[in-house]
Amino acid sequence: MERDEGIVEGGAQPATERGRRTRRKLLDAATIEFGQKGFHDASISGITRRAGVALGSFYTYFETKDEIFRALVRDFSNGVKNAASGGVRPDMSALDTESAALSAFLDFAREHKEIYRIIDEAEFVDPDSYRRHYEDTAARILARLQHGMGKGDLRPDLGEAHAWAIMGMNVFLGLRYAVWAKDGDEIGNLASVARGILERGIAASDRA
Amino acid sequence: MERDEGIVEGGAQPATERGRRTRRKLLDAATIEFGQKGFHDASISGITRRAGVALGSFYTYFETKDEIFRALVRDFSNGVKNAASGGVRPDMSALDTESAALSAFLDFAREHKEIYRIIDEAEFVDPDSYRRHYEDTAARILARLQHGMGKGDLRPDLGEAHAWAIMGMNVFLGLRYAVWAKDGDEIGNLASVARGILERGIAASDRA
DNA sequence: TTGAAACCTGAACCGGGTTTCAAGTTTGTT
DNA sequence: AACAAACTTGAAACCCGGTTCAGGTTTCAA
Repeated sequence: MERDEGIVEGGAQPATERGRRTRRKLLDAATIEFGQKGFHDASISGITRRAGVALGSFYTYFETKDEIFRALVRDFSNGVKNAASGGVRPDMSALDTESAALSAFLDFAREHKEIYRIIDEAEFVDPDSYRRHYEDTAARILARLQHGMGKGDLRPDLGEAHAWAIMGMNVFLGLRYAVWAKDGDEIGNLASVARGILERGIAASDRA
Repeated sequence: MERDEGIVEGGAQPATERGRRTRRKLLDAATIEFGQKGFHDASISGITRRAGVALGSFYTYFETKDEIFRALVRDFSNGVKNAASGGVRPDMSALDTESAALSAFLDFAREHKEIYRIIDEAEFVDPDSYRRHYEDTAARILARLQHGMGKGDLRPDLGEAHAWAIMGMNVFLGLRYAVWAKDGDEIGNLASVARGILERGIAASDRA
């Protein structure tokens, strides 16, 4: 994912190369452990076992179980942001932009199926991050919509609620078709499904 | 909410009136306790304290902490279903139906802000129910869409993905405007926002 | 009225996981 | 080479809440 190390980590940062490696091993192991078992069934000893380090070493890098979890939430929240923005080009039409953002997000979710469990569990373990994650995401979508309105691509009356609606659409499509993907699923047309809704809605075109 | 007592409860049902009252008190207390603290920070003693009964009485009605939680999830999942279907009339147009379902759901969420935390936490405590909740909800939406297509109200090419997209929209609008409602929020036009998206999308109408 | 079933009570048991800590090892600098 | 700081180790202290249980009380049908 190329998660950038937190700019403002709570605890002390490792001073040596060995330390950085160990910290990273713990973070990667925690991603798997939390993603697989959820926060409470995950155990520190499970994390250290996966990482191949002693139990006590954990506390060199993180003060508590909560802290490493929060670090992961920030990490992934950033990952989502970067993924979505990575897909869009400034010269695209507004509709193309939304399609591209969704596609990039779906790719990201397919690569990192743990996001949902980690972000979702943040609702309980780190409520502030949870809320901020969605508020920030909605704000970015709204900004895109405003840009599109400015260009005349979009109806001029779009607002925050539209951004939340689009976010919800994207999140649930990701849940169903990236994380819970089934064998027979048609994934290719997903982007066009979403695009169709945004472009013309779901009503019949030949209405009386 | 008028939650109907689970048809097929795991443990024994109370035999006396007093028993039914106590069971209900526990369920109500658990709703608050779980909604406020989340599954793991909630404690049985917290539940019994709120309910005003002794710790041991809990185990007359529920075998484990998990079991009462599962009972609540089923309860609320049912509540959502009933709320949404309660708002719709069979003779409405497809678009009116979706609007009505959303409005009813929003009302329900406003009355029971705990739903989100309880359903969301089911992802970890009772994954099967969590998944079934969303799959069933999506299936009901899809059924409505098919009905609407049959009547010619809707585009004939809608499928499962459209149902998930609509569900996501509804869920996130509920999160933002029912559960996280802020003071200045305009709630009145929410239904028309959603309706606008479904009716004509978000694109500008005067496109070249 | 009376006995059995249902229900209530809360102290104590118990297991499991987080966190601490004192002693040892590695790294990197002078 | 030599020392301090960084890092590692895993046993054990500690904590906490779920669950049990034996002894009482209430309900209700006969």
